[in-house]
Amino acid sequence: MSAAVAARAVNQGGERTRERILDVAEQLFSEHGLDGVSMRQIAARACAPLALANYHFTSKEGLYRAALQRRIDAVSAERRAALSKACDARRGPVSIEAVFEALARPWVELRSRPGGLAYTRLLAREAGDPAEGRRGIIKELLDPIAREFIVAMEKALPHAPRTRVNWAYHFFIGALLLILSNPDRVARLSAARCDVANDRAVIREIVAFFSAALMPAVAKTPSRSKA
Amino acid sequence: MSAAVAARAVNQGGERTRERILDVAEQLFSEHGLDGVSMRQIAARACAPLALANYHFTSKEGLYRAALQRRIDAVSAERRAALSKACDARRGPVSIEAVFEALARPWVELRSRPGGLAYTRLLAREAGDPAEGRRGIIKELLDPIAREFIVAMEKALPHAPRTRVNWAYHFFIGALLLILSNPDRVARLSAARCDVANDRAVIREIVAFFSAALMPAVAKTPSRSKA
DNA sequence: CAAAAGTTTGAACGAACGTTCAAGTATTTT
DNA sequence: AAAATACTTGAACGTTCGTTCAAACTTTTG
Repeated sequence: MSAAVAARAVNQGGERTRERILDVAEQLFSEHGLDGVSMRQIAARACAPLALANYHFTSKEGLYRAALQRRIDAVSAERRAALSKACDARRGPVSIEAVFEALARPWVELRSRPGGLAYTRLLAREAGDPAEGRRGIIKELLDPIAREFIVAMEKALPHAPRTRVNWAYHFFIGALLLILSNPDRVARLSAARCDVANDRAVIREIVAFFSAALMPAVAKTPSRSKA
Repeated sequence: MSAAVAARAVNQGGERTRERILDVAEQLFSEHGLDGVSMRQIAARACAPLALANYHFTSKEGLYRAALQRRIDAVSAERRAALSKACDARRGPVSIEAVFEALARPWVELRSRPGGLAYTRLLAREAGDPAEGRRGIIKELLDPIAREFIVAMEKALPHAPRTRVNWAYHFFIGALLLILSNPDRVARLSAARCDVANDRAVIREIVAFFSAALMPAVAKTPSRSKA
């Protein structure tokens, strides 16, 4: 009884418990996936009755979607801001490093914000799921901004073959997803050589690596026929 | 009854049904993950009684492990053969392209072999799962050969920083995993520009891309002192 | 041919699943 | 203050889950 009163006192309007359920869902879904967690586990960990989760989110998949949607706008806005800054014409030609950094930094740095690590893994898991298309969440939340980045990459590398730029985008996302979703294996295999937990190191390495892969493509391939 | 007799006639010794269960498990686990499929679904699709799956594989996780282990030796042997061929001293210095190709080709080409697509996705899913370490399957099946590849990469790029080579390995695996496990999104975003279903195209692009990223590191640092 | 070992089967176990409902308490609106 | 809305709760719904068991059948072994 006293515990219930105490929990109530923390609440204001009931928005608090809703957020608490989302926090727990984010955490557990990110660790075990949609099918690896039960509504009861989430409710129990959030110290909320089971029925409340269904009241707020209608269904289990509704809760899953809500967890994915909660932080997406903030991150996407950050990425868009970084991207448009990178594409700012007054700064001269678009640099591929800046585009890659705009692509990676918001995700990587999100890890060290409260709850951000779980969210990052949650979205990385969903993006890599073969069944992702059936739910359509990624298509809805991430595909639009993904296209913007591909366009920016093409702008930064006007003479590189479009196909190669497209491949590069997917390679980059794949590399990023693996590091974000399963950093344990990276650490395991490289025995502390790769500091996957270090935001700045991760960003520096991945941006430098993928930029280096695309830079020579401009020099090497004589892309212009008139030359 | 006649259906049961017909099914029985196909069997010889009972090894057939065991393989059939594995086939279905491989397929369904690859699509929906360990927790997304029930033993009943697998048994039903394999036209086998539920209890038989537990008889052969003890538990659900036992079946999952068995599905992962079934083809791993063949693929690993193929990769080792390609790797040792790439490292053959008589062919001159180890080429990074050959190492990357040895890393990618067996996996990519496995897709077009019967049941290979499902197996490829199954293992890609497991390797990218944050809970992978808890089961230890990847650590047992893939980590040893992964280390061999990292060593080979260091041999091919003797003057590149070790850290960068390590990162490159993980970037490569991440890119490969994404393409293998969720090719739908790649196709969706690049609108037929990237032919993810084409084995040769995938291998060519990924090998060229990642080699290009590492080459300038060699070129920049004066590698050949005798030339 | 008998005994043993290996395989197949249907039925059942208890536990956990997602969801729903009616009754309750706060909060907000009129 | 009364009515309406929003939130919270415990209990229960029917279903499905992974696993187990005893009894049948098939194959291998002695």
